[in-house]
Amino acid sequence: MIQNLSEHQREDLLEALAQGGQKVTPQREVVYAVLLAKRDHPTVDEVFQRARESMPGLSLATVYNCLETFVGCGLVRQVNHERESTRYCPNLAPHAHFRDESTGRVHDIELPAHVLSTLRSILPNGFETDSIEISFHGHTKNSRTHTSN
Amino acid sequence: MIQNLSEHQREDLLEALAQGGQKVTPQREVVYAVLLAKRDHPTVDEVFQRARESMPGLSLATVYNCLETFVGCGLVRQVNHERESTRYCPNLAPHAHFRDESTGRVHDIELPAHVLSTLRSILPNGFETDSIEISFHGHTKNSRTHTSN
DNA sequence: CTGAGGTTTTGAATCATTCTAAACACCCAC
DNA sequence: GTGGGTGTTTAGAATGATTCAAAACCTCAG
Repeated sequence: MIQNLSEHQREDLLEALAQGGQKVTPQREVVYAVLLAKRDHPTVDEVFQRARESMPGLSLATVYNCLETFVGCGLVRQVNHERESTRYCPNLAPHAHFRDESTGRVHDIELPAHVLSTLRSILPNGFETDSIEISFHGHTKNSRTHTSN
Repeated sequence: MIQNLSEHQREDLLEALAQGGQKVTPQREVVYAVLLAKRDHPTVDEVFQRARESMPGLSLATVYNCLETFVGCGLVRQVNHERESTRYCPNLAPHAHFRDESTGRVHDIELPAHVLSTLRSILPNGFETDSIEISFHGHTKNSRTHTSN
């Protein structure tokens, strides 16, 4: 079962939504709480399943709506991998994604500023970037398990 | 109308397919020729349309099959962008993609070796990469138009 | 209380992609 | 050349994620 949002988290949510002239609703709180509870890059459907545990009447379309809204106000980031269902993670520092082919799990990889600027430097003149996405594919050797966000 | 493959190109095709124990077929030739003719990262459907001009009976499923085969033998690369249709480009040097949000066009960005190694260096221990995908989103200032491959 | 506007719900619709089964085509052994 | 066997192509149905449409809901301003 999903915890409620902390004061602080509800603040973030409210503030972010307010910027786009949108409100906090019970559904949005639940969906946001689900994302914060387990940062394992869930698909829409996974979010839906988890959110339903605390709010049984919730509909799938609403989950799509909420997530889209969150993405719109920069609260959450979309992760697309090949042709699979879109996954979501609560936004934090800039990071790349590592997709483990064997487990299907997605790990976040911290992205130091110098790497970002190196990347930007390879763009020819006239190319203006809004965002850069980097994803690694491979597999993890079980050295230590790595936190997935 | 699509040109036939050059000697050299047919060679490449034959060799690549042979490795997977697969044959050159008229359909595969046409699809491959389409990819080489205009390196603008066409979708399956675009490939289908173009290929049909030289081979009217060609079916969409076959285009899917051919492209999948090519990807399987490393002749061609898939480019996924957000949730849009998959696009294809004939494989060459390692490169990143730049997606112009205003035109929807995809440009290839050359990827120097040092950038690749910088990227690999940010992976924690135990992460083994097979491939890295980098995509920029943004827009292009019309300095000079840039070739799209 | 009344209405306007954004939100949620349900179910239908869309779109890319995959699957299935039947028809083909080619090659090898006889 | 004839009959299989194997891999390929075809057409159309099926799937799955996502989006759309319309009705029901809520909430807040007047």
